[in-house]
Amino acid sequence: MIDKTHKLFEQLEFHTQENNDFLKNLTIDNVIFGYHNKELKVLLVKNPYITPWMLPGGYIKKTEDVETAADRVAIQRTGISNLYLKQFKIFSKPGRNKSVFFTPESLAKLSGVTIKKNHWLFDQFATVGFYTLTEFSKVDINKNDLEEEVKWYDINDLPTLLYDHDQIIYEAVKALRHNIYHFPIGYELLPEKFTLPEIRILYQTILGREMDDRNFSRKLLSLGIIEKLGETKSTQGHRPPYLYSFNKIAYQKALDQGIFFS
Amino acid sequence: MIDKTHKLFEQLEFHTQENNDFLKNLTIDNVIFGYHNKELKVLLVKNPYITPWMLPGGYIKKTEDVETAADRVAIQRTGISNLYLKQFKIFSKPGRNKSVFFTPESLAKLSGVTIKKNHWLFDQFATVGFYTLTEFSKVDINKNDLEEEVKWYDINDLPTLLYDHDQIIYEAVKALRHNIYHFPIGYELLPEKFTLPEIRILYQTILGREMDDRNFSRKLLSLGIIEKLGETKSTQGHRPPYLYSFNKIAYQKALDQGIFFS
DNA sequence: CAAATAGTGTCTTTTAGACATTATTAA
DNA sequence: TTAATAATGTCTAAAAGACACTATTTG
Repeated sequence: MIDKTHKLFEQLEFHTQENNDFLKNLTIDNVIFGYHNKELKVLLVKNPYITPWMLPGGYIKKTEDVETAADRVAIQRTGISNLYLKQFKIFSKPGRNKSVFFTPESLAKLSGVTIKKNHWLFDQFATVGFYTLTEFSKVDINKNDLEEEVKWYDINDLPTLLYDHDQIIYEAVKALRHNIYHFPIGYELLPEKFTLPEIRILYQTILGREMDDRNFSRKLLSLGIIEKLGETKSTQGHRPPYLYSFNKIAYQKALDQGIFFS
Repeated sequence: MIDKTHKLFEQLEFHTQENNDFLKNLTIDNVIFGYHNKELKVLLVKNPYITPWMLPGGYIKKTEDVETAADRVAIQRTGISNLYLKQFKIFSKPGRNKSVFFTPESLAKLSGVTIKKNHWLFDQFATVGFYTLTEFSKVDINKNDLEEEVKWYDINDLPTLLYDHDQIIYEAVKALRHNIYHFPIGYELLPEKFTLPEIRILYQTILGREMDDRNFSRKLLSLGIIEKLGETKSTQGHRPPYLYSFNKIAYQKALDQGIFFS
């Protein structure tokens, strides 16, 4: 049985009371992408009492909009604030949130709290899918106030997931890959100063294909979104690469107006 | 007082019973664009008992997804089936659906039905915004099983609207204008056979700017999405234009993969 | 000097953009 | 023949795409 000092217990008690502060039938889920070591990863959480891994997500207060809820949930589960959030799709297939791992019976058994069979927690839910990009190293995966396990998974090597979360991640990757052709990327995924090979490998990783180094840098420089700094990055045993940074103004303009990146 | 034979009465009776068939706190709204006479119009509905004009929209059954609901509502309100539907944004600002025109009191007064003050109909609702494109002439605006007034409004000359529907239309236009640069358009908005000036004026109308006739046709032809037919369209007093049709395969491919249209 | 990786320039092809004259029909 | 509008081709500029050699550092 669940440890009554665990945050899940607190949460359950909270939600299973007749609570009217949250929207019924609608949640948000965040696909938090982190880039690290030439791999695109996604942040998953696992409650010790619910077997499958899940996307960080949650309920929406009636006093907040979905963006605020997504931000709140992201901070709550990951400790990161001010994430760039992109709403990409709503998932609403009937029965999408049915799971043997989240039923009145299973929760009652774990928590000792009696839960009505037709409680709104177990009703049909649509969920608003958001994705977000962050630098891997910014996330302290131990700062998690729900006492859940938190882990980065490579997008090509995901564990079994709750509900339709595999589908949500698939669509998030699709949306991300589509958007990279129309908007600049990297601001949230690279350190302040980065090298040309670093940003090129980021693009290659997200798109899953090789890009010509000369044409790539020419394009970014001609758009004005990156700028060469005087400095180089010290490396071992080979020519040191120059450091670059984003030109905030050009970057923001490209975000607003859109670009065409082949 | 409301005429009890009016469909609204029936609807009210239906929804004000404790009905558990619909998602709480979530609706859909359709921005139905119709192209006609070099103008981009949007279909609005008005219930004789609720003053402001509204977008066609509605509740979502727990047994359907939002796309199905949007399609169902579109058919119900306009008589058109098989509309191309594009989900573009969710609107969820707290208080967005507060209006003096839709309260327990106003409805009770109209209908004679007593409605609980905290009935879910008057609770906070998020709404999924869809837009759709259709040929003006396909819509029989009299085929409306809710006995509402239905009217096409020019997007630059909208009446006062219920809730945040002006905002929803604004965002739909923005999404449509963005998408026209990345996906082909016209299949739903033009007759099967159309002329080059017709499709060019369609683009110009949506984008709100002039386009060079020679460069425009060169681009569409080189993408392969339109094809010249042998025939011409008879006109009055000037050279008759050739007729073209869409190449379905190339059009679908362009929809799937995206294009870049400057 | 070898190994490792970064930096950079040029040519070709494709696409975009600007621009004006001729063609066809009906009245 | 005039009025109305459609059709069409060419030149130039910009961008994309392909491609290979030189530079710098450490061990």
